[in-house]
Amino acid sequence: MSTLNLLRPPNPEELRYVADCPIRTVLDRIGDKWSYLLVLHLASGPKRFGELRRGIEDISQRMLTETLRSLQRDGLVARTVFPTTPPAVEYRLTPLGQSLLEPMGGLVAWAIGQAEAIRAAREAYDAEPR
Amino acid sequence: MSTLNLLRPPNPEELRYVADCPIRTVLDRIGDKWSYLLVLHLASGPKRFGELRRGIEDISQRMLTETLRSLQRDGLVARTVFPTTPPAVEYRLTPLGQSLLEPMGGLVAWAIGQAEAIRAAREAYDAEPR
DNA sequence: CGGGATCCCGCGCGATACTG
DNA sequence: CAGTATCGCGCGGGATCCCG
Repeated sequence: MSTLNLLRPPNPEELRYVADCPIRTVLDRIGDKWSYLLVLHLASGPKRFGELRRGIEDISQRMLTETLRSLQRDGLVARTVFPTTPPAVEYRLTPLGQSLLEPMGGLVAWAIGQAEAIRAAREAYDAEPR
Repeated sequence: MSTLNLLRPPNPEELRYVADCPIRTVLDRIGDKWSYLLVLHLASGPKRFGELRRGIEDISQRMLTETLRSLQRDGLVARTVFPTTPPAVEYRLTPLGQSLLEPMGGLVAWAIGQAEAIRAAREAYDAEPR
């Protein structure tokens, strides 16, 4: 079983898989390259497409729209179109999306706290003769 | 910038990246296909190679050794060889590895609690005409 | 038993060009 | 401004065979 394509409904086998494994669900959701970064950028308030594009710098336009779509599909992000000319589109975290910030924060804290330990472990491992 | 290859030291650009972004570090660490599953299996105590292989079922042997290696490199897993014949090798979580279980638990709890909301959001999204 | 070495395929993702 | 469409590649990872 591979990770899931977030842009289409899962087939029966994938369904069992997701039902059986909530961790896989969340990793499929934020374990990809850009989702967590988008969620984090949206944590500080609603943003427009171009703002996100400039704020994240090296994200391609294609991945930005695609990731936003999948977050929207999962109900983590809401998309609002203002029919001005030129059109303005705003993205904001839904309450569900905001609820993800707390457990994510736990991981971030762990990462910050243990970063040096991990770095040291890697250095030691790489220094060993093998 | 792509995600990191966990089996070799990062180049200078990657170093800055990792230093700047602890979340990317942790996602590179457990966001791959098998790491979190291995950590979870090892949470219940030390296991031998074959035990893990059978316990996880559809992991390939190649990915099992490779993932264990990278976890070992990061100091999350300790590998002990018993020079019997045939040799026995035991893997166990280090204290650092165990410390990851708590923040991971937060994400798992979120996933379990919000699974239905996400499922419903996807269904609604897929039902919309577009 | 616990791996290593190779081969190879799919897809995640970047680059580029075009549109309402 | 906020996308869509198409092409192409790198690499994650499965399958298979071999080894001490």
